[in-house]
Amino acid sequence: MGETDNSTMTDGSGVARGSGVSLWKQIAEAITAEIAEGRLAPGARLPTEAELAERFGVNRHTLRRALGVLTEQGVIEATPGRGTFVKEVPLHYAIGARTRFSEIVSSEGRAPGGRFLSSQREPAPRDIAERLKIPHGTELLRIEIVREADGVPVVCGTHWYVADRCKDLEFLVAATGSITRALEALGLGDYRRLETRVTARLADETERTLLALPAGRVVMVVESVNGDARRLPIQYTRSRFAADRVQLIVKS
Amino acid sequence: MGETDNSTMTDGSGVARGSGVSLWKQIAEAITAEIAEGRLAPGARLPTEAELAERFGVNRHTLRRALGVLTEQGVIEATPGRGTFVKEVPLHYAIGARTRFSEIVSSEGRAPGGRFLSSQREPAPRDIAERLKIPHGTELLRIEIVREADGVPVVCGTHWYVADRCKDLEFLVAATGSITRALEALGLGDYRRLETRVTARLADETERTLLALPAGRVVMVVESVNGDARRLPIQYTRSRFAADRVQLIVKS
DNA sequence: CCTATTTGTCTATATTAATATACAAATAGC
DNA sequence: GCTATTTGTATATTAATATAGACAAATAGG
Repeated sequence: MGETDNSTMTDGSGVARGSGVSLWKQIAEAITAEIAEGRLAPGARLPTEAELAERFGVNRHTLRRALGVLTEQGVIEATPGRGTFVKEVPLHYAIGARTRFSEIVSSEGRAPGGRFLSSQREPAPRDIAERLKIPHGTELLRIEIVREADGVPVVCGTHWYVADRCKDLEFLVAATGSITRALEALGLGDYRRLETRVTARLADETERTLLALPAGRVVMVVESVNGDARRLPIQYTRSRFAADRVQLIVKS
Repeated sequence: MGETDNSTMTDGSGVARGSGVSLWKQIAEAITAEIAEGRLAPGARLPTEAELAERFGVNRHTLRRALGVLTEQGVIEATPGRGTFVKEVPLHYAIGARTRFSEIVSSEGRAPGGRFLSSQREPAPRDIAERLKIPHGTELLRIEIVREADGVPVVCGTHWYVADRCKDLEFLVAATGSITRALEALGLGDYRRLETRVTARLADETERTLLALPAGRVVMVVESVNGDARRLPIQYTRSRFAADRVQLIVKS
């Protein structure tokens, strides 16, 4: 009785003090709502922290805590000197019989890219030989690769090719700059995915470097077997997708 | 990064610490939910504060703040030595041509009651005479009354009767204990409401005493004119309803 | 290279939320 | 009337929120 009830007062900035909900939480929810409503588009730059703090009528530290929550959630991303940006929506990566990275990225209106890290020949280890239905120890061509969308690394992977089923692949890949086109040159244009397995775990040191991930982020590990038109296994892939940049879609 | 995320942890008691929502608010909402779901019926007694504090895993003061919010909202009511109780749902008081307090209370499954405070004769003041369509100064019988539902005072009111239209009313009321029955004895059984006016304000000292209201509570002031079967005004009433115990319903 | 802008980090302080004890006051039951 | 129970109130302490100011570090733009 007689207490001032300010539980629903918002002083025009949308945040209510003494409401039982902390300011940083209210601000984080407000910004999330703006993004959800489309008033802040993916890739858009947020006002500076100083501006936002003034708009919400709080101290910059309080505002930063709100941004910290959103950063943890992977909703926004900040870089010193540049500003804070709404993260691009995750890539929708549909897994089907004909799954081509560059096609998927293009169809989402983003620029596919990537780089080759290494290629070498090695005998097939037990588990991979099993998947490729070849004898243990058969010579494989191993390629390490990172792929990007709009310059953002999305997935790093290791590809093992059955060497005598695709001769000179490494040179063709280097020449064409594309696995798809290299395989086309070998008459394996319509290779198809035969099997896919998905799991997920914390990114390790190497993956964090390749994918430019902060510590504690998750990768989805996708193993796939690809074959030629006659369903003869040609390639085994173990890819690690940055989980907060990709959504795998499996239609069934 | 690397921070312990306990934002959704609830340690089994339903309250999350460090979630950005204060414990008292979470507890208040939890109890409100229990009442809404019917797991705590109107009139039911809550566990003691000590028990609730233990159940939610908080200090008694924290719990009391939650109960304080609910008390402010008029959802619960506490009395020292007895306990804390879910408030009875407000009486739904339908205002129509045939409005009888006892009938309304009974139909809500509650026990009607009340007591007479005083009765005296006095000349009609200007405003009341106008409403009753009688000459200024006509003799009126004035009755002060308090009515209850399940022993809880709901309304206090002053009734003015046109004295020569209902002789010996005060004796009949005292004899029968009911205005309705007294009027029936006078052949005015089917008196009807002719007009109703509603306003509201803070309860004054007298009303707080009569209705057992804490300071700061609101009363609805209902003025009505009742007449006999031929719509001849018999009675003018000025009632003050405890706003948090009654909901007036006007169908139209 | 230099400068302005912007995010990142640090330290200090005030305010609010939550805890810990203790005891008063009202009620119910004997 | 006495006692146990339960709500009400007071004081002190600790933890979490929020504010204030200062400065480092990265970026962009000339």
